[in-house]
Amino acid sequence: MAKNFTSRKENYSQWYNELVVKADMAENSAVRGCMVIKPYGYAIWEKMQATLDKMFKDTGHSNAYFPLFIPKSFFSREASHVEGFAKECAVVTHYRLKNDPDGNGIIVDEDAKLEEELIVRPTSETIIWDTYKNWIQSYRDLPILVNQWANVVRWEMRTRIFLRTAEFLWQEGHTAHATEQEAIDETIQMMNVYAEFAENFLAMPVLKGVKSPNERFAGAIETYCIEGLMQDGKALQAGTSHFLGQNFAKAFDVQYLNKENKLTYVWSTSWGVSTRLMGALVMTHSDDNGLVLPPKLAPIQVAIIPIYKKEEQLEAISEKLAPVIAALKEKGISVKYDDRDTYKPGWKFNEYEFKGVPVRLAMGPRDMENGTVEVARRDTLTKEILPLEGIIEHIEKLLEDIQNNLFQKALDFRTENIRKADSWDEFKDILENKKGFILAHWDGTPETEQKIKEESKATIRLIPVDGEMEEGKCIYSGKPSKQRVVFALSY
RNA sequence: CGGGGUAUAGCGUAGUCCGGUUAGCGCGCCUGCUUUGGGAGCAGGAGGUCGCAGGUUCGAAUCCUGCUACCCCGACCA
Repeated sequence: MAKNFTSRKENYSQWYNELVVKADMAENSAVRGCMVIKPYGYAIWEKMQATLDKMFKDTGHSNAYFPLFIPKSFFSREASHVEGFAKECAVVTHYRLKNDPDGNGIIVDEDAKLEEELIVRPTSETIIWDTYKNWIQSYRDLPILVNQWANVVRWEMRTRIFLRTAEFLWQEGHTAHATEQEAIDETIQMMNVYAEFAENFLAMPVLKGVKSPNERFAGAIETYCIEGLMQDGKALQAGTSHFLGQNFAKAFDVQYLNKENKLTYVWSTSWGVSTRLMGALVMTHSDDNGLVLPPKLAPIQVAIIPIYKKEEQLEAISEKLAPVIAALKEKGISVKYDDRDTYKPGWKFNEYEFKGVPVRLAMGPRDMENGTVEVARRDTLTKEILPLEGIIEHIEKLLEDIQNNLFQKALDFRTENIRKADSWDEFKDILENKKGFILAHWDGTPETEQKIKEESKATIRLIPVDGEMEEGKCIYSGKPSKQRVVFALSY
């Protein structure tokens, strides 16, 4: 059991905050609302990036980079877009500092006021569409399938490390298409890419669907999303993919000549996931002993700890393990052989356990005598002594098992926490006592959605896309409804 | 932006009400010896402009005034 570590039951959000810091993933910085992602946490993010990047490339996308700064005037071009982001924009107004003539250190030079103020990007649609305008003249220029890895800034009132920070890292895909259907297909394809990534790599089961108008991205016609369920029963939006229609094409006058020589507005999409996925990862699998990482995203998949008293013993163990380490690396498994003599074995056990390393091997004098090794798995916290012979195959299989087990556990948890509610009382009772996802009928109006949010704090997380149709009555207004939607308390 | 709170060593804190030795303790850090199969033990040691700026006083971490930063609760949000 970890020392000085809050349990989930005691205080879930404190557990989360402590875990992120103590597992060496990230910490709060000197800048309000901004985090420092530490090497261990960043290594996890790099694995996510590498995997997603490959998935994007495999679906025909290329990376590019657009400016951090966006001229203020660009923002006002798309009305609902500016409305959605205006309240949380950082603005650059000056470009020079000077020494204070009164000797109070350095101050902003008022003479260096920018002609036009610059917005630090909260998202890049506007600068990108202003640029695409010059790239697109003919149907031969389409589609444009571009992604960028970048940082963005949203000046949030209240921040939480990884889940909501003033600055965060993400990728944003921005595509342009000749036809509406092609853009819709792209939007859905990317939602599916995100879902596949979430389930196969994060080992986090997700629901897929579309957002209600209230929750839709500012400037989108339709927002598709994936939603995960955290261990405290709250939902987390883990990725969004937007069908933007011709909104930005019209706002930035992006037209192309089609085969019939007619000027036509292009159709567009945008889609993104962020460092918020790091928070999703923590809250899906981790336990009261610390972080639990799915093998596919673990920077260290196998930690190996020698147990010895004398230098000769260490040498003998190292020699015995050298071929094992080489063979594991040969298989593409990331291994850390921790032969530091500045920490004791017990300390190392706790260290790797807290940092979520999926598999731990230990070899000491007894194993040397018996030709065995101790194998411990993080997900179940179980240990077994196994013969060294055949250990590579065993570990390979074990990593797969752990990956699958984590997904299955998370899936079982979610299955247990999806409930139907057929009345307002039942709905409120579930929210108060159990939380989780609630399937309920809704009359389809923003007014009702707003009322439900005000009275219960729950929001519509998504409207299932291929969900079964079922006639029913809205739990709040009693008006007719054709389909259940998914409600939850959310991050 | 409203309401509440906090600021003392890298981290966590005692002391503040009621001013008075060298600001104490735990973790961590450094040195040495003994240890090493689940966060070792003992001994010694380093580390503080008590958030900042004024004021009261013989004397301020402690009292007064102003400022700043951060945390929690709300409204806003990936």
